[in-house]
Order: sequence, then C-alpha cells, then structure tokens
Amino acid sequence: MAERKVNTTSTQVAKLAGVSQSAVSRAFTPGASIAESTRRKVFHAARKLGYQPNAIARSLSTKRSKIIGIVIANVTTNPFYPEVLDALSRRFQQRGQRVMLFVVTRDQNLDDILPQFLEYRVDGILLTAATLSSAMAHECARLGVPITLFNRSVPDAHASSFCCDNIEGGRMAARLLMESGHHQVAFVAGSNDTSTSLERERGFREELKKHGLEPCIDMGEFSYQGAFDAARRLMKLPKSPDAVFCANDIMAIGVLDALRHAEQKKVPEEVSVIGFDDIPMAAWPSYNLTTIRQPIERMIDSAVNDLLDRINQNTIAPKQELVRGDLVVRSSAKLPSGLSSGYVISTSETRNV
Amino acid sequence: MAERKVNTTSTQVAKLAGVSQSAVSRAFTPGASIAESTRRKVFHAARKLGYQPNAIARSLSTKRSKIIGIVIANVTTNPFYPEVLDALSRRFQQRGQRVMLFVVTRDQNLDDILPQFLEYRVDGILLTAATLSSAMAHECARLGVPITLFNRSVPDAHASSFCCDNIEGGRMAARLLMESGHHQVAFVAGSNDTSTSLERERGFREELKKHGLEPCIDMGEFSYQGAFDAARRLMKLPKSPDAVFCANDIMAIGVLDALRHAEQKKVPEEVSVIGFDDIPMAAWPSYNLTTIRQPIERMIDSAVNDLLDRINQNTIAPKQELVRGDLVVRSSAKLPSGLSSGYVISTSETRNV
DNA sequence: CTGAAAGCGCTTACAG
DNA sequence: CTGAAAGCGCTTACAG
Repeated sequence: MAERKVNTTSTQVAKLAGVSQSAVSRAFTPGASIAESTRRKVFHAARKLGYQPNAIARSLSTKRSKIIGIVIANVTTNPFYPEVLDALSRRFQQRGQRVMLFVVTRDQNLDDILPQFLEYRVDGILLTAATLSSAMAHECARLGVPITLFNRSVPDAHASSFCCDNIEGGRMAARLLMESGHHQVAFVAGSNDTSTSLERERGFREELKKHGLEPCIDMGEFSYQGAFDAARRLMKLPKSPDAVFCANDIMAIGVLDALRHAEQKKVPEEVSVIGFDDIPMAAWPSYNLTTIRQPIERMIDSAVNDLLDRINQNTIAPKQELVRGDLVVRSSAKLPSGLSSGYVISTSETRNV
Repeated sequence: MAERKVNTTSTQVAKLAGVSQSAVSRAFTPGASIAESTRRKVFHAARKLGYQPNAIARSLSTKRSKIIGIVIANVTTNPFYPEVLDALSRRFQQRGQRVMLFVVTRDQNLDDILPQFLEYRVDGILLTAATLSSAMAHECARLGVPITLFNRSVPDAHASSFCCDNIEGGRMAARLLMESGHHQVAFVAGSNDTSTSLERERGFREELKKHGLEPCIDMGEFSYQGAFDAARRLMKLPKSPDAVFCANDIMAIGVLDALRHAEQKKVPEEVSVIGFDDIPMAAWPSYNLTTIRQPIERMIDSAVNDLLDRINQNTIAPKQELVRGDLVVRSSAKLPSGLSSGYVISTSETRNV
C-alpha cells in the first residue's frame, strides 16, 4: 500500500503565520471570534502552503459529516431517475452537503447498504425508488439519522416520505379514458411490490369501477422491454384493449412501440396509451405521450428541506407529503370532445396525510 | 443545531467484552493478529451494543478515506451517462470503495468542485464528461490524489484517460456512408470544446477527404432538441445532405425525429443517419439507429482498475488508453451492398497511446 | 480576541 | 496474541 502524501495541517500554517493552531481553525470557521488581522495572516500562510482544512478531522470532532447518503435504483432503465438524482444532488450541493451515492438494483436489499452509510456517519439518508425495512428504519432512528423516502410511501413512521398522489393520478387517467369513450381498458403494472405501481393501479381501478369496468392487468417490470412484451400479450387477448394505462412513461413508450411496430395498431385511433411521470421523451414527436406529470422540482424541494430540517432539529417529526400530479394531454390518447392536445390540466397542490 | 445521538464506541465495546480497546479495533480489522476467542467475545459485545466502527475516525487515522470522488455531467440530457454512472458506482462498490458524487453542468468549472473532494481526502477522482484544468491536475498530483478521465482525452500527463477511439469511430461512419454512395454529408457536432465531438469530427472529415468530400457542419449542443433544430437548418440548405453523422446517439435521435416529423423525410431512403454510443434507445424499433458502439463495460473496467491501482501504488504512471468502438449496423443508414442490418462490425481492441 | 489543552474514535508501532 | 499509549487533524469549552 502506497503512502499517501502528507497534506499541510493547521499546525504548520499556525507556525508560519505565527499564531496558535486554534487561531487557524477559527480563521476557517465562519462566525468564529477572530480578529480580521489574524485571519488575514492565517489566510496568507494557508495560501502559501496550499492548506485546506481536513473535513474528515472536522467531522470527527464536530460529529457532523455534512454528507447525505443517497440510494437510487433504476437509473439506467427509467429516465425519470436520472432527473431525480440530478435535481437532488444539485440541491444538496447548494446547501453545502456532500452526497455519498449508492446505485442499487430494484431487488437489492438495503439492509446491506445502509450500514455502509452509517459507518461514515452520514447526517441523513435519502432513498429513492427503494424501500426500507422497518428494522433498518428503527436502527437509523436509534442512531438519530433521519431518513426520507422519495417516490415510495413510507412503511414506518420513523421516516418522511414525498410522493406524487398516485391514487389520484390513476383516477385522472381513468377519467380521461372514460370521457373519451373507451370500453376495454388495460393496466400495465410495474411490479407488485412497489407502492407507486400499486397505488396507480388502485386509483385507476376505483374510478373505472364507477363506470362498471374492470381493467385487465399485465406486468411490465417497469421497463421498456417488459412493457413492450406485455403489450403484445394484451393484443392477443380475445377482447383486446382499446386503451392502456401504464404505471410509468418508459413502459408507455414500450407499449407505444409495440403497438405501432409489432402489432400494426394506430395510436390513438385504435388504442389509447397513457403514461405517468412526464419524462422529457414523452414530449418527443415520435411519442407525444399523454401522461400524468410528477412535479419533480417541487417534490424534491420539499424532500430536501425536510431532511435538512430534521438534521438540524431532531425534534421535528417525520412527515408524509403527497403532491398532486398534472394531466398532460398530448396525442397518444383519444380526446374527449372539448379537450384539445397540448392542454395541461393542473390540479397541483400539496397535502399532508 | 441538534445534538447528534452518540454512537457506541470501541471503548464501550471493550469494557463490555473485558478486553482492551485495541483488541476491539483488531477484531474489526481483517488480517490483524487476534485470537479467535477474543474476536468472538468482541463481536458478541459489539452486537449487543449495536456497535459499528466509525469510518471517519478510521480514515483520519489511516489517511485513507476509501472514498472515490466522481464528477459527472449530462446525466439528464444523455442516457449514455446514467449508464456510465451506474457501471462506475457498481464497480467501486464491489471493490469496497464509497462514491462521493458531484453532478455538474457541462459549462461548470471544476476548479470549484475538486477542492470539495480534496477536503474530504478522497483516495482518487474520476471525471466523466468533464474536463480538467491543468492547475487542478497539478494540485491533485501534488497531494498525491490520482485522477482518471473517462471519455475525455487528457489535457495533462498527470491524469489517466480512458476513451473510445473517436477518430477511428468517425472514420468508420464516413466509410459506411461512402460505401453506400452518399454525396452530400453533414456532421452534427456536440460542442467545440469537447474532445469527443472534435475527434469524431476529425476522423469523419479525414476519411471523407479521401473521397473528395467535405461535410457541412452544424451544432447540436449534445442534446436532442439542439440536434432537432440543427437538422431543420441543414434541410433548408440549398444542397441539403443525404446523410448526417451525429456526435452522439441522443442527437442522432433528435435528427431522426426532425427528419421524419418536421421535414417529412424518409430515413434512410432520403437521408441516412448515424449516431455514436449505442445507448439502449438506439435499438428501439422507432429508431433502429446505425451507430458506433462504445464498449462501456470494458472501458469502465480499465478505468476503475487503473484508478484503484494507482491509489495503491503511487509509483504507477498515469496511462492513456483508447478502445476501438464497434459499428452496429441497423436501419437508419442506407446499406452498402453485401451488408445486412443487424450486423455488428467488431474491431474492438485496446491500444495504449 | 487568543492560546493551551482536552477530546472526537479510531490504528498501529512498541514492548511484553 | 495483547495492552498501554501516541498520534491522525481538527473543534471548542475554558481561562485569560
């Protein structure tokens, strides 16, 4: 193992500046009581020696690492998550926090991952597209490390959670399809152990029931290819659907491609397709997807604020927040009369539950 | 500021186990000399107290953080980078390293970012889709922190770099277009300060020159929308191109959409389109993009190995490695006779330069 | 405002 | 194999 070159320390800077080591520390601590003149001396010496405070040592001493642990899944399969990761890490960066990242697969157990964060004494943990065992939730609570879930509902009162109102989103999709006169509808689920897919299905089902309909369900594994295959199966059914609602956009796109390129169906004339998320691709002319938009920026702002607040004040209770999505009407689904493409039905509001 | 709850320390475990604090430390250090029986005693006590070693303290003491700093740009605009990030972080995780992530915009100056890594005494730095000032390269060299660039050629001998052979890739694209008889070709560049775009253009140009052709150039800003707009401009030219080579796939897809949906052009009958990267979307039936595949996995393996090796042995010199891409023949470009779609022309090999 | 000193929680020569 | 002790590089009460 190679020796790491030795960095300049505060003691060396102190010597050169002719002050105490504490003075050097104070010079680099915003708000510390130190004379402007000594601060200048310190900075001058520091600059000369190429000194930079050691954040590891600071963390040990302050018991604050200024590191947030982020767990994310599906980064390569669903363009929604790169958006989330990008927004999240920017926010944390702006707020002076570092990000320690773990990329996981959907089935990976977090019970092996979170301890790696705890080892580094992260100040807080943000999980996205990942679920938390209640054992781990308790462990983090015991250690005083706040956890926030993004886009997953909470299994446990020890964590905060920020989600789109998936049930209402499912209802919105169903209402649109009913208003434009569909009779045979299908739902392409993501997976049956994920709150997003389950809740979207539930809202969809509930609203259809009011019209005496029941969707047929197939599974798209939250991926383009999974949904592509699901669409082909659906079209082989004796009563093939005239509308398909998908648990997310990337699956809706898979369905669209299958319908057009493998099944020779016209969208939306023969089959309507609705997605969920409003990823950038949904607006591309090849897809023009009607979808439920998740207000990412707003959700992320809330999630980041909540986590940072709970880090700074451990008396704040975790909160569960639901944000309404917006129906974005494009041209992959037949329109009810009176509605035109390009229209966004904005019902966005935030609720606490 | 809230008090962070106190974690169990090795001293407390030592007391409960009836051994010295050093023994506790040794119990958790693989390879340390300790009797199996005392290790068991320690583990038992540790389990009882919910003890987990403090990696921050360990880092301070060993002068190794086991953290790799990763900088990445374009995560939301180019699906290639989520792939890279996913592969990179998995590799590092497997090798027992943590990842500290910075997401930047393409124009953001790294000179403000890297010091934040150095503050935390990261063991090494990996930059992707980002360039390094030679001042920072020197600073890292001075501190003994190895840097590796991924997908950017190196500005400085202090860093390693792992790239696809972009020049050869550009040549391959040109050869295919020449063999299938195109006469008026265009190149949609990414940006003029990025080695990938510049090199792909250069290879493309060189090969065309042999046939007495010169491409007309437009700028796509490395984005779908930028390339979409560029395609529209190109088609308005007096001599509009019958083939477009793009500096990456996401731009090729933008061009494809513009040609079909805004310009009513048939691809490849009227215009051929070639991309670079082979992102998953390139294989979707809506696009079926002919492209130069970057062998990500292989490039990442080399990059990660190189960085880890240089961390462990600071006598190893940085290296510059070039990996050949493969031409993936699909149906967005006219085929020379004798070649059929679905064919991959694999010339992959690795070279040191 | 300033310095000396204790302490954060580990690792690791050193002596046994 | 084991323990006592020094040391990693900071922060921060404490006394002045």
